[in-house]
Amino acid sequence: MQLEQIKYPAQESVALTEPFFHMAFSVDCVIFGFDGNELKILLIKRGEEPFGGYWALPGNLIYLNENIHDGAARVLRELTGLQNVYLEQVETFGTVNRHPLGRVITTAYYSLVKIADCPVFAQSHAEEVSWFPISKVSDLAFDHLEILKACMQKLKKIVRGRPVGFELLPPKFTLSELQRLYEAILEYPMDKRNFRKKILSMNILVELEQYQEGVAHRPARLYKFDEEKYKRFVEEGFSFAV
Amino acid sequence: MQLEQIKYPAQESVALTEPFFHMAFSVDCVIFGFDGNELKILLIKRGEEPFGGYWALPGNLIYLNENIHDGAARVLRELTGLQNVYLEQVETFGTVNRHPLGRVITTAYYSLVKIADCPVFAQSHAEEVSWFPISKVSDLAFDHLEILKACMQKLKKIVRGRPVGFELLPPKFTLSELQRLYEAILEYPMDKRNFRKKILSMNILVELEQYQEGVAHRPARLYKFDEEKYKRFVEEGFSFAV
DNA sequence: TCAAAAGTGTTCTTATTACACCCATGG
DNA sequence: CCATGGGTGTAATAAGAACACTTTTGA
Repeated sequence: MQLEQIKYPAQESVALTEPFFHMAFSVDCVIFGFDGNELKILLIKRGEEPFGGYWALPGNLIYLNENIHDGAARVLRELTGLQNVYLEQVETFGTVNRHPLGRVITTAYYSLVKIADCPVFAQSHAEEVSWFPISKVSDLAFDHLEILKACMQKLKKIVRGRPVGFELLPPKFTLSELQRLYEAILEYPMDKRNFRKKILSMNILVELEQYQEGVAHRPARLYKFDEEKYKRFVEEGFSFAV
Repeated sequence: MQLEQIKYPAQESVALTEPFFHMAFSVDCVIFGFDGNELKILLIKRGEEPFGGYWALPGNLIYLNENIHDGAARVLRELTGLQNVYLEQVETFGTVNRHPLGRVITTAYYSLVKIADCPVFAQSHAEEVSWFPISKVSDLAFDHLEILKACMQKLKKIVRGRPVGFELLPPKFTLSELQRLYEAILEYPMDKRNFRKKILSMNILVELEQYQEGVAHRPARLYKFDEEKYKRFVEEGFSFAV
């Protein structure tokens, strides 16, 4: 193997085997939102080749001198305007031919956001940005459909291990909205009484003295999350320790 | 941004932004074993700079024309002689300065193996290969200690969601050995009766008409795994669906 | 006969499931 | 007055946790 010195930002020089150094690294962001009924996903329409005109996950190559996690946040911001979202790594996809132009390995990140609070706008190589119901997403650029599916599996796992909703619902919501969110994520119906019993027993909800208005049925009581307790729950997960 | 054509194996040509293409990608393997008492980890002593003489996870750069999963299997084989192990991806580590010679992003894989069945021998840039009790591992090359910790967390999660043991124990084992394995992974003691009740209720064990020999106490009955049922359990995990 | 680990059941508590009717509102 | 979704409790079952003594062997 042949060694060579190459110029490298942030470090003086490197002596690494040249043939390894013709690859790129990207991140792709799977941003889930909820509109009160359906689970949605944020996609961009690509304005560049390859896959120009295709819908895709917001993603791009990262810089040599940025951490991949920071890169994910930057790429998401540059393409969609979304910022200050909590991104969590899911999985790295590295089959040889996943990118038609060269060897590009990508790491998927996911996040949950409130659609209403997150105005998005297309920038950079994104020609459009839009929310799509996950049930209607079928064709995506690259291997992005596979990535999306992996992230949905991850989301399903997460929702079983800790409460979800703070990131996806408006500040005040009804228990039925929360239940619809769980049903949208887990893709099966739940019993109303059992769901309420369980979610209330977690002690992460605060009952408000406010009700829905203008609905053609008995108005539902509004709740909010007890932010402190919610966060503790998320951090610790359900404790399985003895 | 400046575009250029670079030579690329397996594809004709690429037009990708040059500054992105000075990085490398590696894999690191976290191989867990069990000796009947302690959880152990397979390490190599590096024979090359950087971190020459340090103990490290078996890891190396991957080739441009190999899938990362295949790369993990190859690297593990080349360094330690271990092959045909089931590798599962855990997490990708991509802070800028994690490798002193340049930008190297790495993906960690883990596996579980029977130490006795897996003769290992140092090759390539591994000067030595050896099993270490996880409790005694403290200094490792690069950020490998962080990677090891992440994989241990993953292993703890896994053991709560599906049975573990087939990959780590000899073909015939006692229930106490199995319990010691669980305790070694989860790092807390378990009640003998409750453990037995639970593991037997999974129906993945076959009671043998054989007993321990030559022990200075009442000899324990031997069990083996019902391979079919075990595999089904692993694949499906614990089903939480309604 | 002693030390060491094997083996074994019951009780209590908690979590999970299944299930049906009345209530408040807008149209 | 009707359609719509809101709101409520109980009983049965299953899972999890706590807990102590007898058995078998080799030394």
